[in-house]
Amino acid sequence: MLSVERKLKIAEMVGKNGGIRTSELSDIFSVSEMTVLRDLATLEKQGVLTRVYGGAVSSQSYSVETPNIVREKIRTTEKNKIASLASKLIDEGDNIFLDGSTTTHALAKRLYNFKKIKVVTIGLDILNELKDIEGVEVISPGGVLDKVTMNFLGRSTEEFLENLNSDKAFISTTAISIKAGLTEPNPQQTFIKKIMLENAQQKILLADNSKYDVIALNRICDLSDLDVIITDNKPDDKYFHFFKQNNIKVLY
Amino acid sequence: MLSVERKLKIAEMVGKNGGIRTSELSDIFSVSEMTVLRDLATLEKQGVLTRVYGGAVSSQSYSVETPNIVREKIRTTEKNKIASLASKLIDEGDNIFLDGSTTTHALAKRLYNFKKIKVVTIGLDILNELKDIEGVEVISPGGVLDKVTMNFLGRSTEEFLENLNSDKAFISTTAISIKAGLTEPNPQQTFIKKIMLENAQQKILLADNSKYDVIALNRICDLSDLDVIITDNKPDDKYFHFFKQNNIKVLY
DNA sequence: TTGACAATCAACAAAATATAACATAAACTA
DNA sequence: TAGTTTATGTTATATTTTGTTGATTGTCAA
Repeated sequence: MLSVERKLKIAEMVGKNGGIRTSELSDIFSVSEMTVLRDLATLEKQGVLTRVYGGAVSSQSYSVETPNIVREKIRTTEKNKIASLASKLIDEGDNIFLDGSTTTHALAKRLYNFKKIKVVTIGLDILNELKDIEGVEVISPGGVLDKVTMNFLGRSTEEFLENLNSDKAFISTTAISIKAGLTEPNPQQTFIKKIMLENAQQKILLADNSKYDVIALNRICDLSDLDVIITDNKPDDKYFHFFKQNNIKVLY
Repeated sequence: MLSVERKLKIAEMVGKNGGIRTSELSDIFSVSEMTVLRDLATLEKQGVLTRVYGGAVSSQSYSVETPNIVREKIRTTEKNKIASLASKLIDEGDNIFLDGSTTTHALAKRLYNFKKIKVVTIGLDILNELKDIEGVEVISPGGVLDKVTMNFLGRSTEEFLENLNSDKAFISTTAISIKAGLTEPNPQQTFIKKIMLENAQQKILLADNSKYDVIALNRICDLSDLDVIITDNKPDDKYFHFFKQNNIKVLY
């Protein structure tokens, strides 16, 4: 990627998210932090953004809020770590499924450096994240908007997805258990995740450690059906061994 | 390959990609980097692209044009007047179609006082407008997001709409003429509007006075197919009489 | 307030890219 | 055919960008 392109994208990201960490940018664009710092300095001189300790915020939001609150905003979370690892699995030219969750939303934020990928997602927030990213073709299955999760759900959503195939499906879940597999409280969400997984070459689960040893009502699939699991920390031994046995790649 | 041919292709690639590296071009065309640099210098002189360290970017991507945001800001008073009139046609319990335009967006902003209506729309901006309105059930046909208009378009969008019926369709257009009827420059938009009109009990056109006596390539329908036309001012006599004759209600 | 930690900065080194000057080869012209 | 033009490649040098290191500074929690 050209350095001007990178700067442009940084400016876009800051404008959209309000603020971002230096470390995150370094990770997303695979350049050293020093380079990011230099980029930010240039952009600040141009008045595009305001630098703060740890990263940068958009010039507008800074004038209203105190620096402390802003810092809070840009703090990295487990989700960002998972999103970072997940983004490294995506190749140029890929066709990917994203279900609608805060974790996949974090992943969507890391798609700025791609030139040509297709993303199919049921999350309205994710659609909004992707709508201005040039290199991403955005496809929505549509459906009825669930105002609680801001996901499109329903029979027509499922039908749409049944007719699509993708290289990779990035799915999150609320409950993981060796016995019960992946489970979900909401049946409609379950259907969607199920279809996405079935129609993807590579089935990738995004789940932080709070999800282990929990069981919900509706079954999505067995753990052994997955190809990759991305977590924030090394999972419990029993899970780790199970994953190894079933030839599931674990990233953390 | 001829050198002019190569330059043409480089210009194309830059326009399509937004930007490209010198090294990449050298690789693609199997010429030395020096030759690429000379090509880029020529193309820059012609104003086709802008050279940057490491390659070149399209001259356009450097300019800060955002068509949708600009369009949003012109003729706002007319649009608001039309939206206000249109909102009075909606009844509690209705099921309505909204196409994706700045005028229908203005209408969407006026749906806060409804308790129970269903809205089907292809406009992402409209979806965002409606997502927090409690009394509105939001349905999206989905499809491929057109980043210029921020509308969902494509075959699947059409199929979705073909299977739906609504009480009222609110459609805008770029061109109105007695002879040519409603016309549109974009064929995909045309299909969508056509289907929305066909599947609605009441066909309502939203169009400010700038649209009259204009003809575009793709025909949506005849003027006589419409039930209601909402404008910002009383239309020209010839239109006014035509509407009366064809029993079309005119609001302004 | 201070110590621990992370982020920044400054200075330098390394890598990538651009430029200029010259050499070569092909295409064109008289 | 010889001479001229044009496009391209090569090399050496200059410039820009990026990475690395260690010193410095900012932040937070004890």
